[in-house]
Amino acid sequence: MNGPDVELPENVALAWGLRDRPSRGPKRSLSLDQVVAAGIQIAQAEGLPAVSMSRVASELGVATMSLYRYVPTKHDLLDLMVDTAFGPPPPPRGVDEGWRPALSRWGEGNVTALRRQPWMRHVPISGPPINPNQVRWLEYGLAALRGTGLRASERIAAIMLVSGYARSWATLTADIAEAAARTGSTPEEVGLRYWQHLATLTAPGPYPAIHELLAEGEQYDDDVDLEWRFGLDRILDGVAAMIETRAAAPSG
Amino acid sequence: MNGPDVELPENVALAWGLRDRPSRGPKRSLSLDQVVAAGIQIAQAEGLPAVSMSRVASELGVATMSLYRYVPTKHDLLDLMVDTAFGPPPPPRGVDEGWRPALSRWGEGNVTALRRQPWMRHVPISGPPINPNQVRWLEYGLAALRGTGLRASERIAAIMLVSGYARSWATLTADIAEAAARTGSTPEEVGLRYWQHLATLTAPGPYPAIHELLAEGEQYDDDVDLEWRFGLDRILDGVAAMIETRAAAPSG
DNA sequence: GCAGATAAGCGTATGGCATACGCAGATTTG
DNA sequence: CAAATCTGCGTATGCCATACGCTTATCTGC
Repeated sequence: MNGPDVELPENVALAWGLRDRPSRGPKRSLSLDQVVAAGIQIAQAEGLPAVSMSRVASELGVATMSLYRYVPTKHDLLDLMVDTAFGPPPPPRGVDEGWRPALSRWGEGNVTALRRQPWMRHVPISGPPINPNQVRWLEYGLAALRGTGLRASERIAAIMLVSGYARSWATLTADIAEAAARTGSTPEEVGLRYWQHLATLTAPGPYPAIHELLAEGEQYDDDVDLEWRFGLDRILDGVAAMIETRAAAPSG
Repeated sequence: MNGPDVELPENVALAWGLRDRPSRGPKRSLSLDQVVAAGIQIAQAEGLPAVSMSRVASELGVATMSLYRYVPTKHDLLDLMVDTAFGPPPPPRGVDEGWRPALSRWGEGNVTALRRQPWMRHVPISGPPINPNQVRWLEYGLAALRGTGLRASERIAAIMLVSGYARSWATLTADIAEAAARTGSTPEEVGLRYWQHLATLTAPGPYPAIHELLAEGEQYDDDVDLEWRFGLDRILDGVAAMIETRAAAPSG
């Protein structure tokens, strides 16, 4: 059930279920999964700020300090929540599938996950992927790029590109959606108001590129998913160009 | 000195200096800029968590609650800090300069700014760019793409692509640098340790793409700036391809 | 030059928060 | 059955943002 006791950081071992249940002492009344699930449920229902240790504890019917028998710090709990809520990645590259649809699906999966659980965007990234689902996502992302001739660091940079863009995009749209919900209006109205504010503020100054943008006015009724696809396709185009270069002159 | 009283949100008007100094009442003993500067100084010296209202106040020799005469909430202060600390964008596209070097410089500017003030990455993004320097950055980013044939939403998506990637990258490298500083080791050692942990954790499971990556082993002594450039060049390649498409078949 | 209006600084208080510490009781091992 | 060990958790500490209202300084209109 669990691997050898490696010199892993406590929180990582915890996330991977590598901490042996002690034999002495009373049985635990909860499991780590329950704690994490309670945290996720609160975050999803009431937003990340509602997730306090005492709130999670009361949700589970235990005292606040009991949680610290399961989790070293609150931040570790948040990391676990994100890892669990992200869930498993979308299906990996099929045997006869090209790298591009696979990486595209991977990117879409990123936004989908972030959109489904928008509170996740407020949990600060704590470092490179190390928790179980994060590593699974990493695996599938890299798998999409196997055999493309890209070097190791290039494959990593490529998936960072996609996931970073997905995160930016999901964050922006979620911020707008929340602003809309808060003011009882629609995302379109929030977007419109933003452009109006921008117009007002830049009117007296030298902002030719912004004014040109506003003059086109086409962005008011844009399909946001189209805009996201545009950026994703540009990334994939760039990666494709690199792969072709590598194919033409393979690195030794 | 200030424009007409538009129906702007309080914090935006504040950031743009559009709040008329009241004529009645005692003179203020501070300026908003001083408050923001004090916040930045603390964040830079001791990290973002050290920035509390009372800490900023004591730095300025005033009482905590005095700050609220200058700033509606702490979050508004953080936004102002970020806008100020980002500073002005790098030089805009020159008259005879192509879009690509200009956008490249703009992207580099993003990472440079974030690297110079690493605490900024921990301030949650509160929405689309609306504060003065943010808007200036927006202007220069868009200016780099003027006359390329890209549509308004495409120009926006392109600069989101670059800035999002810059932020991801700066965040990752800063996280690693801070972990190194905390443990008294070098970023290279932190990176190595990460790969070792990943190897340990994925050893028992089916992670072929990760194992392949680890087998190449080339990432241990990589120049991180090269990796950043790789991703940026891929984005620019993708944008270039799009621009060529548009040039071949102009949109009506 | 004075009265009323207004704003500044800020003392105090409220209600939150993460978490350190140690104890009482449960459970298991020898 | 005794020693060891772990659980749940009560209590306490020291933070935090910020609401409220008072005092005092300053300006405007008369």
